[in-house]
This record gives sequence, structure tokens and C-alpha cells, in this order.
Amino acid sequence: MDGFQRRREQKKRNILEAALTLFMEYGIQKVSISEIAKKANVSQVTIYNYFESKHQLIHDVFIYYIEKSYTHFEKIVIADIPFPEKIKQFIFSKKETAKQIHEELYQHLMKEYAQEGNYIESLYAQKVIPLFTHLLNEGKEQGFVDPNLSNEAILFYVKMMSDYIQREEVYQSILPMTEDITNILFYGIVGKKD
Amino acid sequence: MDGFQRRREQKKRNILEAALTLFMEYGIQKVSISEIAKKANVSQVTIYNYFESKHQLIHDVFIYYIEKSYTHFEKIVIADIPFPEKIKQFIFSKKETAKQIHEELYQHLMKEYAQEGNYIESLYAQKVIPLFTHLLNEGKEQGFVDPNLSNEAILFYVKMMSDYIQREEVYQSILPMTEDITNILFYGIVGKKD
Amino acid sequence: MDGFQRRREQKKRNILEAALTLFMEYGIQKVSISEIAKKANVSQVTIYNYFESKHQLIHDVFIYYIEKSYTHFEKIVIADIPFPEKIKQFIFSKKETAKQIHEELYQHLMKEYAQEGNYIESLYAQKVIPLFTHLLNEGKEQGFVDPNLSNEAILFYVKMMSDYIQREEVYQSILPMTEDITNILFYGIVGKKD
Amino acid sequence: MDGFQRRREQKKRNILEAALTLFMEYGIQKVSISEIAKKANVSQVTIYNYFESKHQLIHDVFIYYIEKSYTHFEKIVIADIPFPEKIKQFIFSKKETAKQIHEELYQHLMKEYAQEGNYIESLYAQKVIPLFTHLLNEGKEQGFVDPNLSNEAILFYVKMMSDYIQREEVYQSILPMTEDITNILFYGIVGKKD
DNA sequence: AATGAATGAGGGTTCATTCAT
DNA sequence: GATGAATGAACCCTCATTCAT
Repeated sequence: MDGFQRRREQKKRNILEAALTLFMEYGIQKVSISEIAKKANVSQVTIYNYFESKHQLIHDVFIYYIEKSYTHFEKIVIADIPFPEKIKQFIFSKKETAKQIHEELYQHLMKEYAQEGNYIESLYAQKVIPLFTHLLNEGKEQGFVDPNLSNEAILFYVKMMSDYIQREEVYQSILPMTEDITNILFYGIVGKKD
Repeated sequence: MDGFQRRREQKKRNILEAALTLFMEYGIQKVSISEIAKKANVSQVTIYNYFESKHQLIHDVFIYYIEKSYTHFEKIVIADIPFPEKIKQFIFSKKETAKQIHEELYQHLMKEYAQEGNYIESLYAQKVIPLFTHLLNEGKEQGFVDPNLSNEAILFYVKMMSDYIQREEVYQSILPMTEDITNILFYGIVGKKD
Repeated sequence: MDGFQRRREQKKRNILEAALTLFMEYGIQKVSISEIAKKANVSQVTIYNYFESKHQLIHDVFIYYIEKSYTHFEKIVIADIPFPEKIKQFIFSKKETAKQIHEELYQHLMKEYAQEGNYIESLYAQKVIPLFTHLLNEGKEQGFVDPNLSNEAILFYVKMMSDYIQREEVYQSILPMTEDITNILFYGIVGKKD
Repeated sequence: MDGFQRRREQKKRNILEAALTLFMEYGIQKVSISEIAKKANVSQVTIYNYFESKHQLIHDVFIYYIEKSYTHFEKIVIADIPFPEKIKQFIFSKKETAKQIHEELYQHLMKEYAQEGNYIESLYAQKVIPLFTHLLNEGKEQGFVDPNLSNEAILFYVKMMSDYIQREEVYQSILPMTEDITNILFYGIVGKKD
């Protein structure tokens, strides 16, 4: 990749980052191209030169985010820490990723743009699920996870918690309950039997 | 309340219902006043006569929804069915409420309109929490709930699941895992120890 | 039609007239909605309230024009003047109609909007052709028109001349040749044989 | 002209040809510089290097077209075929020129760019009129043309027909009437008297 | 000489809101 | 009290043109 290409990529990333930040803070519909342009210090038209429509920009922002997330997730999985700690980090990782995408971004694409939704779904399936399966098998071997439970169900569970907790308003009110919530995840509302 | 007042109230309810339906189907931002007016069979200006801005309308729709939900929730709590069944219904009640508010509606107000958010929060606290506390005490007495867990944490947990599952895309993919998910809720990912 | 309706119709006509004038002077593409709005003394949005898109406005302007033309044409046909005079007026009628549509308007719809084109074509066929046939039969009876020529061919011919001459630049340069051109129409380039 | 110059001329011609083709197919306003650049396989800026504005490009395209047309016309005039055949070819020559300029191109310049219009007018006068005069004199000598008619009027007539018939939509519907139309041109609507 | 990148100005369109009846 | 009509502001997007390499 020559200097031209590299600078182009860099600018593209700038725009994506600006858009991602704004989308996360205000939601997708509320953010205009003009605002993104201002934040990225380019003209509106430049955005159109890189991404041919707002629709496409949203799509690309999403891909960008997914890849960022995946990298983050991968780090946790291969880290040298106990299994429960990994789960915890995965769920309560907001502060560390610094920027987690606003839930709306996800919903948005799922609803409005079914096709992209599917594409992303499959991208997710290909990359994230294997990683997670790996993690769960580790958990089962170490006796932290009930082998009778399907991986799908647990994946859903953890994803739900993770997604839900990312939200600013939620996160704040959750902190004091961290311990209890982790306990519920591991032992259910019936509680530990020992 | 005389006939005049009553008709006025009815018209107001019509508008709220129209708005709620549309908000749930398309999200808030995508629904214009003009569409609501059309669906409610009134003129746009009439909407402004009752709710003085779109902002206010959204607010009122939210109150309207909260109250509807509360009624629904109350029915479950006082029903003559076993505790676990109550929890299950609460979480998987989509099909029965027929119309659950779109998640976005909640997020929207929480984010955009912090003040209303608080108001609603308190309204929720006043009405829903006592009811839920009542329910959980029942659960603890019957040995279904670990008495060491805080009610807040469990409330959060159940609300999270309920909210999350309301979403159309989620609901569909969840159905086959109902049993596992319920198990995780009760016994955690460690599983039943017996 | 009550007063409401009547004022609405009047305003609609104002907009159509403004658009027609501008289209004729500058062509369709060059005229923006904003310019039409200014000329008609309304806001842009008002135009959208009446005609739901520029596309639709163009269509309606065209219909409006066709009907105006038809009325004008009808007057000539039923007038109590000799046949050759009728033909002449039909072809050189620019100054009398005051406002003849710019050729581009016609071409535009024919090319861009095939469907409307057809609709208009049929409207034309239904209304204008019968009238013209009537006129030609009169001409044939009076010995002014060769009975061996098909009406279609003559209609085409006269329409061509009429259309072509409407153009501002053409009209100016034609005036001195009026007599010759009429002669060619009646006797051809071979000339009168007597 | 050295190799350098020659390559430069060739590139210029490429651009002109690309523009002409596109203008004829879609009209002038609808064709963007970017499209012309793509079709000519050059960058937009290159176009600006050769023709310093779109305005100028249109002008040059027009000149280019006029010259092409002239050459074509000249071939007909000096061909060894009977006079009526020449007139016919001139009028119905669409298929043979393969590419006749879209009527709009003519109108466009006439209207928008009065100055160029004049320049072109004079260019036309200088080149085409002498040729046509020559042709008509031939016709008059052979008894095909009434000597009382002014050349201007006939020139107008033939040009009108030629222009009008070039249009795609017109051409199609005209074909069955070719004979009649030619007859009208030669003998008028009164018909041949013999 | 040629190009990729960038942009100001403007176009069609929608929306929440107000005016006038 | 209810409505049809009207609008300013904003949005997404395109285009002719210029800048920088």
C-alpha cells in the first residue's frame, strides 16, 4: 500500500471513528452527515466520496465496530486469567473498551436493513461464536459451566447482559450490584447450594 | 366528568394509542406527526391542541404505556399460579401483551429527555417495585429465591431479560432455548446441584 | 365547489401557471422548485402540498398545457373563416396564444417519463385528432386538400410546423418568409401548376 | 504537427466524442462532467485542462458536431443521384449518420448561449448555405423546384423536417408515412396537378 | 500533463410547527 | 374546538470546479 492509499485509509478511519462516536452518543437518526463531517474535519462531500450514501456509511461503521469488538473479545479469551474473571470482563467491559457502540446501532441495522443484518449476523457467527465456544468448553472442563446447557443459550445470555449493560444509563445504576449480578449468572436466583 | 370531558379523554386516548402503535412498529424518529394524525383520524393541529409538542406527546405516550404495563404486570403477580410460572410469564409474555413497547421508546426517553426519564423512573419505582418486591418475597418464602440476593439485582435481571426478549428479532431466535434460559435464570450457568 | 375548494383550485392554477411560464422560458431542468415557489409567491413546501414531487408537478403542468392548447385549437376549428386561414392560424398562432409551451417540455416527458408520455399521447389522440380530422375533411370537400393524402401524414406535417415555429429563435427568423412557407405547405416545392 | 500534438488532439477528440454520445443519449443537463470523464477514460481535471469549463466543452462539442454534419451533408450534395433522392436522403438520413445530435443540444445553445449561437449560425451560414444553394439551383434547373420560392424558405423547410425527424420517437412513427410526407414536400397538401 | 482528493453551492424533499378560518 | 393551508429549517445528496501532488 503506497502513501496515497495509506492516507486514504487513514482518512476513512477518521470518518468512521467520528461517525461511530456520534452514533453512540446520539443515536443514528439524530446524527446528520453534516455533523459527522464537522467532527471529522472534512466536507460533507468528502464523506460521500468515501461512502456513497448514509446508508452505506452506517453499514461500514457497523463492520468497523464489529471488528474492533472482536479484537477486544479475543484478547479476553486468550488472556491468562481464571474463567469466571473472563466472563465478568466480557460482561462488564464497558470502561475498558472505552467506546462501545450504542445499542441502537445494532437494532437499527437489524430492523431497517435486513440484508446487512444478515451479513453481519454471519460475520458474527463466523468469528465470535467459535471463540465463545472455545471459552465455554474451557468453562465446562473446569467445572464452571453446567455441561447440560446448550452453548447457544449461554451465548445468548452473556450477549444479552453485555449489550444491556453497555448502555450508559444502565451501567451507572448497575455498579453497586455487580457482585449479585455475577452471582445470579453463575448460580441463578435459587442461589449457590453448598 | 361530563360528556364533554369524556369525549375529550377518548380522543386523547385514540391519539396516544395511534402514536404508541406506530412508535412500536417503526421507532420514534421515523414516525411523523402527520402519520399519527392520519392513523388517529384527526388533523395535525388537533394533536397540538392536546399535546403541545411532539416532545410532550412522546412523554405522554410513555406514561400511557407505563400504566398499561403496570396493569398487565399486576395481573400476573396476583394470579393464582406457582411462583416460577409467574416469573416465566413475566419474561416471555410478549405474545400475550400483544403490544409491548418498542425498546427504542424506552431508550429514547432515557437518553434524550433526562428529566422525563427521572420522572418515569420514580413512577416506576413507586408502582412497579413494590409489586415486584411482593413477588420476590413470595419467592423467597417458597424457597425459589436465594434470600441473600438483593431485590434490586433480581429486579434488574428480570427486567433486562424481559426487555431484551421483547424485541422481535430476538424473540424468534429464542423460542427453542426457552427451557435452558429459564434454567439459567433459576440455577445459573453452574447448574442445579442435587 | 365551496369557497375553500375554489381558493385551493385558484392557488393550484397559480403554481401551474408560474411553473409553465418558467419551464417555457428556461426549460424544465433549469427551473428549481424554489424558483417556481418564488414566482408563485408561495413557499416551496406549499408546492409539495399540492403536487407531491417535481415529477408530478411537471406532469400536471403538461396536462394543464394540453388542455389550454386544445381549447385554443378548438376555437380555430369552429371559427367562421376560410379553410386556408385556419391552417395558417394553427401554424403561426404563437403570438395569439401568448404562451405556448416550450418544445422541451414535450420532449422531456416523452423521453424521461414514458408512461406519462403514453397517457398524454392518448389524451391527445382522443381530443385533438378528431378535431383535426374534422378540419381536414372540410378541406378536402372544399378542394384544398388532396384526398389521396392520409390524414395522419398531414396531421404530422402541420404539427411539425406548428411545434417548430413555436420556438422563439425560429419564429423571429421566419416571419419574412411566411408567405413562401404557406405556399410550400399548400403547393409543395414544385410549386402551383396552373 | 508533431507526435505530441497529435496525441493531444486525439485525446481531445476522445473527450468530444464521449461527450457528444452522452449528450445525444441523455441530454445536456443530465450528463455530468464526471460521467464524461469516465466514458472518455480520463480524469475530470483532464477535461478541465482541455476545455476550461462545462460551458466551453458544450460549445466545442457543438462545433465538432456541426463539422461532422457538414461533411455528411456535403457527401449527399455531390453524390451522383437524382435530385429528389438527395432531398429525401437529407431529410430521412437518420439511420445513415448513425449518430445525429440530439435536438436538445441545438436548442440548448441557441437559448442559453446566445453568443455561441450566433457564431454557430454564421458558421452554418458560411458552410451549409452555399452548399444548399448549389443543390437548390440544381433542383430548379431540373424543374424540381419552383423558381419563385426563396431559397431561405426551402432551406428552412428542409431543415425543419430534418431536425424534427431525427428525434427517436418521431422517427419511428413516421416511417409508414414516408411516401406521403415526401409528396407533401414536393406537391403540397393540394396535391399534384396533372 | 495528469490525477486523486476536496469542496461550496445548490437541488429536491420532509418535518414539526404555526396561521387563519 | 377543529381543520386546511402554509412555512422555516434541516436533511441527504449531486455537481461543476479547484487544490495538491
